[in-house]
Amino acid sequence: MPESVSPRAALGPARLWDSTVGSDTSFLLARANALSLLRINSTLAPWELKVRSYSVLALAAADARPTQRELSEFLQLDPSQIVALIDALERRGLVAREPDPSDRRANILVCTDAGRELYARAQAAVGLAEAELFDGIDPGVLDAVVTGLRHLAAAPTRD
Amino acid sequence: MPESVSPRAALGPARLWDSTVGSDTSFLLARANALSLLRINSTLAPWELKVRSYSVLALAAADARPTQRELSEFLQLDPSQIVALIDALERRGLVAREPDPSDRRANILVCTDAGRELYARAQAAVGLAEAELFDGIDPGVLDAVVTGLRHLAAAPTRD
DNA sequence: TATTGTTATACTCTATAACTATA
DNA sequence: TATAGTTATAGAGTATAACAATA
Repeated sequence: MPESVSPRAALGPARLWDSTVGSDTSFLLARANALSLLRINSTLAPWELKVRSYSVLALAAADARPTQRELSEFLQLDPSQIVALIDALERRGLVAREPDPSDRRANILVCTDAGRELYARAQAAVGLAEAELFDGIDPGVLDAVVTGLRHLAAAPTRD
Repeated sequence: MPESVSPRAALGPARLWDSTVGSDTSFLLARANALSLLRINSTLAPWELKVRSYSVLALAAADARPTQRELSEFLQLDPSQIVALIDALERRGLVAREPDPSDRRANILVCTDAGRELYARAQAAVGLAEAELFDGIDPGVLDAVVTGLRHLAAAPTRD
């Protein structure tokens, strides 16, 4: 985020929170996500990862063996963006493309040992950062947040 | 979103949801936000608004009388982006800059009658879209989601 | 000296279309 | 004829620094 926005004042005046926008779920979702993204991206910086590349690496490390098309659908990213993400990770020797035996057009994303090692360390840091992020939220509430978000996140996109 | 991603398949294979990423709160937050953003932006399209400009208009219409600096902090956007957002709304006669009597450097954002009218119609549509978006979520869970998001959204950014 | 709004610019992200090789 | 991956490119969004007016 911009350095011109001072950390202390980042909340903005209470007057604005009292407005309609302050209780709008979409707005809260956007703001919560922006803050979480900021935090997690800065947590991942030492490993030269961002949330996007971290997610791809995580799916590779979990041996989910996704094709690029599946990654595109799951991460809600254009296939061409997946290409760029994998290219960068592959250049660093963290993941590899494996030909799909059942469809010679498709590539399956797999993880290298180096990728697993780096992921393990990054994941630990992300876990800590998330715990900090969610610190102070009642466990029951947090549980409901996850349930609700999962419902939202899993909703079919009907354009 | 890319048209190449078919609506039906947008969930991706269940196998991927079972991975670590699928239960990661930050990931769920990002995905839920992406889907909500898509939906609300397409809802706002008839009024030539996006979530960003809609939020600015909403704060103006609520007579929150924010300065541009306050908007920047509240919306987590760079001051220069606020300039562009207000410029566009002002050109359409929906908002206006009013000099702050107590600080001649600052501008206060106010709403025109046309702005209020357009906002009222847009807000109704957004309300419907959100209701659809959150349809099927247990009211108690939704309540907790709002509480949790508000906590996250209001967290001070400590870089 | 510091802050508000502004401009300019570079950079990243996202969207789109076209192409190839397979199906 | 449709799909998986790739490439190229244009547009939107974002970050950064510098500036004039004011505090």
